[in-house]
Amino acid sequence: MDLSWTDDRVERLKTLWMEGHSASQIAAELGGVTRNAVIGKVHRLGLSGRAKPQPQAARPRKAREPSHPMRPVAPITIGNLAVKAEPMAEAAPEVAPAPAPVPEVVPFERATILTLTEQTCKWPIGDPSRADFFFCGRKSESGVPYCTYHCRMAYQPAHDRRRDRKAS
DNA sequence: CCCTGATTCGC
DNA sequence: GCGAATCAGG
Repeated sequence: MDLSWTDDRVERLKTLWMEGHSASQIAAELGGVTRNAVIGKVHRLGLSGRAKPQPQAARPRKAREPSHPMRPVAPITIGNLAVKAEPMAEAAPEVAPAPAPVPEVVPFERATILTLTEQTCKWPIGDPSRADFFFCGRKSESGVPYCTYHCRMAYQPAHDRRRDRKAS
């Protein structure tokens, strides 16, 4: 296989680069080259200045106000899915309060700070310091900061977890 | 420590 | 022309 800079590969490089993919992403995509190779080529091609993600119009909304009522633990996530968390042992009181219309699994919408609105769930997913951070983004009641699923997590009675004594 | 792109320079 | 090594930054 020809892993040199054939016209074809150069074309893909140009395209991907202009689309805003990172050098390492492109390198992985093309295969057989390192990100350094990609960057080097990019420069030699003279297309160093890439497409900026947009000057970006003003944020749709202030989108910031979360600050959870009580810092919950990070939700369990698998790829793009939210997996229903364990129903929390048997803290269950008498009355069965849970019609629990929450689906077992619902895809995130991967909202960014720019796409959050009054009606999107602002539950943070991932490490905010990382580029792949995003917000849940599922539909929420207007004015309610989280989707149904995350509301349950956010407004839980702070885990009254008393560690059970060692099982005899 | 993870990642980014930019630059250098021997090949 | 190529790209590893390095640099500078987030």
